[in-house]
Amino acid sequence: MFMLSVRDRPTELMSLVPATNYIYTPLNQLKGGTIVNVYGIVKFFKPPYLSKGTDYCSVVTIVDQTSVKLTCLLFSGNYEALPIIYKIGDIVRFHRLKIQQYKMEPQGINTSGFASLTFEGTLGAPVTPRTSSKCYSFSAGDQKMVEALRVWASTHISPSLTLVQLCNVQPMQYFDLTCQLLGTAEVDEASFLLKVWDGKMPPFPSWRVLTREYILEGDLNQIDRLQNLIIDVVVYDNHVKVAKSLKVGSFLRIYSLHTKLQSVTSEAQPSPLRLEFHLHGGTSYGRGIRILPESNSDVEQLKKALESADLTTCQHHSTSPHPEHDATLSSSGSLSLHDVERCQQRSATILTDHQHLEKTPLCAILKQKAPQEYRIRAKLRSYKPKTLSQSVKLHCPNCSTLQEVPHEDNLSIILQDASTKAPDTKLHNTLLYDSKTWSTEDQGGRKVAVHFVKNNGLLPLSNDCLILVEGGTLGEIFKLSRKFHSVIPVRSGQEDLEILDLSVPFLIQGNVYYYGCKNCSSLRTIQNLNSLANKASCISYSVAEALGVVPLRYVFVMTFTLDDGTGVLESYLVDSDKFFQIPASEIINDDDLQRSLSVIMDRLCPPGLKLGDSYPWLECFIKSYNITNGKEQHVCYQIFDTTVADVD
DNA sequence: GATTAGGGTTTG
Repeated sequence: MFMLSVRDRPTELMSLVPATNYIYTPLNQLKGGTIVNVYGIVKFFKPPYLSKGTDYCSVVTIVDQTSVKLTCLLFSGNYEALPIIYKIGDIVRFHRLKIQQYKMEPQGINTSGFASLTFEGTLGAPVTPRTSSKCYSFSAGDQKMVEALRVWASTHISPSLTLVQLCNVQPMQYFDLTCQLLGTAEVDEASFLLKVWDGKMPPFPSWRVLTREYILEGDLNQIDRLQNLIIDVVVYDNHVKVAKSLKVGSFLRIYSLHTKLQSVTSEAQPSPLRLEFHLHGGTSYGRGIRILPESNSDVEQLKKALESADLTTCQHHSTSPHPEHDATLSSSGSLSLHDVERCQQRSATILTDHQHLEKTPLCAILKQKAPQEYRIRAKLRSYKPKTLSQSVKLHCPNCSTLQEVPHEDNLSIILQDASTKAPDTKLHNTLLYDSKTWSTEDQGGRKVAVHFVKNNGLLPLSNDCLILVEGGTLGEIFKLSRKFHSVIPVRSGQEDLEILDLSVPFLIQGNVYYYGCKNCSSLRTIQNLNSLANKASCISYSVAEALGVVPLRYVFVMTFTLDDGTGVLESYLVDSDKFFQIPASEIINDDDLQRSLSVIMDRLCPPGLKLGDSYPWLECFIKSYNITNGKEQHVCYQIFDTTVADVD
């Protein structure tokens, strides 16, 4: 008996293979000591690398519809014989995989006769196997298996966030980069330089790596012409050997590439800040490099991006958009004089994007119409408000209103009012929660009910548990919030428990009191928490969503008076956590964070000094916008994509 | 024929 006819198979690559009825074992039914065939979605993988033994090694973790994971160790003296996995989400078929026990868990390892097929995991993509096997079976059943796994993955596995294009990279990030190799150079024994691009302009110019003898392999004219689009990646240790073997022009995926802002070694700092790209030694988190074939769908996309970027660069080459970055490829390998001259007093804030944008003097900004975006460099002459309690507000992302954070005294009063009505016992002990009631002795028999929300029918441990509190005072709720993961103040309604007036928090987690917008929320009762996937360790916005609450965001709202010597401009700062790197939601109840903020503000705007040299420069990104007040229109400014710099 | 690695970021 033979397989389906050639006409029925997805590619002409198939050879005729005697049909074997392969049985695939679901991952929840694996037993140690057996040899099985399995299908699975790749959840994690290390691209093949040379082990310390004699073979290449690839570690692959898969999952199937049973939600059970299996980590497989695959060895081969032949690189090509290992599964050709390009990204998380790919689907693999393993034949003759041995299951053994390791640390009390099943583990897969290849045995003689092991063979693998790999498929794209994207719904609707052609079901074309990747394999180095000369002949292999592929039936209609396999087609169905792959399609079923794709459907399941689309609703059960969140898409991988590791594939990032250079226009979206941020400092301090690990990501997978799909790129073309344009140049290589030896740095030293333990490190090697790869010059790569993906056609997108990074938000920060790349660092330029100095090599001992600057012998660059590659097309120097092309590298010079595309320099603003090219990044320098340094690979270390075990990756050096692989990197040396790469051919300029090839398409690569570099896994778990690490970015960090260029370290500052002296007081003086060249401007602008540059981004470093490191592929550290080792294989943790799948660090490695894999060559992608031209046929790969991601490479096809990459090529389009490269072509259009190259075309644009050719057209604009005579007027380079970033003249200040141009001198860094000097043959001496040192920073250009131009850069050295631009060494400036260290900025107290830095941009988190738009590093390529030219700076604009404030006097020019003040003359221009809104809306526009600018990069500026100025000193902070003054700011308001001066007290913290005045600078933290609640902002509705839906209707954009700003409101004050309610005062504790007001919360106490509302909670006290709510506690006058006794908990309704007919609402106690449901499928969602177990209830317990306490009576106070000396407070007129006030009753407090606590409803412990179950997760999958079970009560979580207290530090993971969500509780509903009825009739409690602010003090009691505060105490409970120390012990339990989350607290929702409730009262008894007609048919179900309800959350209180939105003047009180709808959720308390540790230090943070979450409020909802009165304008935008349309409240639902407590049984709607049943829709929460994980009722233990729940997150604020999923609770908000289940209860029909539009959550308010804690923001710092401040006005900065900025001065760069050419003009003075008032700019708002509306920021939840990015600017100060302090969450506005937590600072109100945290003395340490409050002290940190004072330190930062004293650094940005030293008290008791006249505006002069001792004030630090602030690099900021600001945008202008129009505000209409009756018939009057005026321009406002707001700070964006800016953060306080680390102090060394 | 056994070994390799056994996922969970370098510190350049």
